[in-house]
Amino acid sequence: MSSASKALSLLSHFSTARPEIGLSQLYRMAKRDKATTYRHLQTLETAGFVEKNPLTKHYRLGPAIMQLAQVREATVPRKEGAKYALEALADATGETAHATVLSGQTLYGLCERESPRHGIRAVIDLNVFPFHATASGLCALAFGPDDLFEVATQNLDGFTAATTTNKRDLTKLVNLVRSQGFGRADQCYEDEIYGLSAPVFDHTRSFAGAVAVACVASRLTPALERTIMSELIIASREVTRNWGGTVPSDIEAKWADTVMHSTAMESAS
Amino acid sequence: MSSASKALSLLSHFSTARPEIGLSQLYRMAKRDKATTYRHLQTLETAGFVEKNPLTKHYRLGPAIMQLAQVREATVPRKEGAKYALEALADATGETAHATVLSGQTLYGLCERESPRHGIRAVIDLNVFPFHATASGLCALAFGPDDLFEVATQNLDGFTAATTTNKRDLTKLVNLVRSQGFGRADQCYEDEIYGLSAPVFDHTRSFAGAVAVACVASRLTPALERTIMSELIIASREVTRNWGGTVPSDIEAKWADTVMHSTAMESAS
DNA sequence: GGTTGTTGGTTCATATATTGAACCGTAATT
DNA sequence: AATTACGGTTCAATATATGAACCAACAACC
Repeated sequence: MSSASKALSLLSHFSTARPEIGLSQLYRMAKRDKATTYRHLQTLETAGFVEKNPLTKHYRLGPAIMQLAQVREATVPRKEGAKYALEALADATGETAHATVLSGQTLYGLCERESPRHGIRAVIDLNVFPFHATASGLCALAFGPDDLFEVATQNLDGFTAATTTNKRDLTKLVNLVRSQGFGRADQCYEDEIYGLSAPVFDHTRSFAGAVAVACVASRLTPALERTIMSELIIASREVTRNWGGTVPSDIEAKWADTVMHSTAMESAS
Repeated sequence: MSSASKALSLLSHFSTARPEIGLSQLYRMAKRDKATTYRHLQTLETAGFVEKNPLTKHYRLGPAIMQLAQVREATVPRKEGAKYALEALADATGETAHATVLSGQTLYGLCERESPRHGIRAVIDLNVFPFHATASGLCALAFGPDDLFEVATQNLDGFTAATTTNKRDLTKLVNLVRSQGFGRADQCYEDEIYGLSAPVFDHTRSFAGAVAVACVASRLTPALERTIMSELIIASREVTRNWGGTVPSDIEAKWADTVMHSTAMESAS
């Protein structure tokens, strides 16, 4: 591991839940030497990636990130392209909607939107989405590059009782996702959270990320699930279009199949 | 220079004007070895700070920046706190308004707002503001920590014929800014651009950045200058308040003085 | 169709920059 | 007054970064 990547990885310990971190807390969190951590923080500070709260001497993310974000957003306006679709998705389903982007072999959270309908909501506090335990991650495995499966199996952490932690079951699950066109994670990452996702494609015609709805499991009804699926289709189409891609026709076909099937089940019951 | 900072500094070569850069172009721009640059890019890529355009194999800023920006914005919502004030400033003056933030010993551009009133406008395409040649920079020297003056004199580049390039003149200029409460840069950084700025303070009661108006020099009249100054006062008060600070009373006094003086001059003429 | 000049990417011996245990001074807690 | 935690510093040991030279692939050109 290069020293640069060690320094950079320090940044990932900051979150909205933990916006300011002291030197000692950070080197323990990062499981690294204190002196090294200190030097890395200094490097990051001179580069403007972190700054020190002059009162507490704790560190927080710095302003250089904001400029880079401006440039990134101007270059690849993915966030902008997902924003409105997510709003519509959250409003229509009454649950929390979010989008993820695949870069290299990592699936990142891009943005989220909570629905104001219910007092109890799912809150997405994830930077990197595990492939095997989230709806979006399963979408990536199903529709993204093949080498992701290997990456995913490197680290099959069991987050809840329902998490798939062996290769064989994961293969089955991915195949199911592939056949349905939707990723599904029933309390696999967090108890009480049921995730449903659809893939998003970019201008290279390949998998670029996912849109997803994380709903409170106890609130899920077959009717809500149908609503979520059809809204996910709409959202995926829109975001895909905004990212310069088109939804492959085989995916569209699978969606149609899955939704029709689910509707038939419902009316039969 | 640490290897981490070398890697990070690669990021600063990306801009809205140059959003995608190939390996060879980049190592030449950064004046570094090709192999080193390549490895740094790989490091940045695995960290999600850059990504490769799969078509051109050129690099562009990556999605990790967007998440960090989200966290930063949630932590220190300076951009949000400046946004509306800048809009008002641009609308009231009919010129381009922008805000800068000081972090460590560097003055960064935070955001800008162009006024739609005129076809010809000043465009701020700066990431880092030189202290000696911009209105915001002079504000930082005048009201920020004393050690900035030393940093500023390390690099007294002459951008235009009017740029102050020696210590003695810069001292005089800074003193003038200090006595007036406004930074002023008459075509010091770019020809035809006249900058006027006011300091902004944060919760530690110290200088945190500046709000500024960059106007087309040929359009400047004494009346417009008066308008800009009084609008800058309003903007500085609002942004300072949003950043958790209060404008020191001595600055307020200087502003009152300067504006009154300028009004007297005008009515006398 | 071969020559030339790009490009992105790779190699390996060299040497330089990174590392971490132990250290210090300060400021709260007990 | 002793203890514990904090941010920050030191220096010998060594792991890590470096860059000249090298590919293969592509494009322009005569």
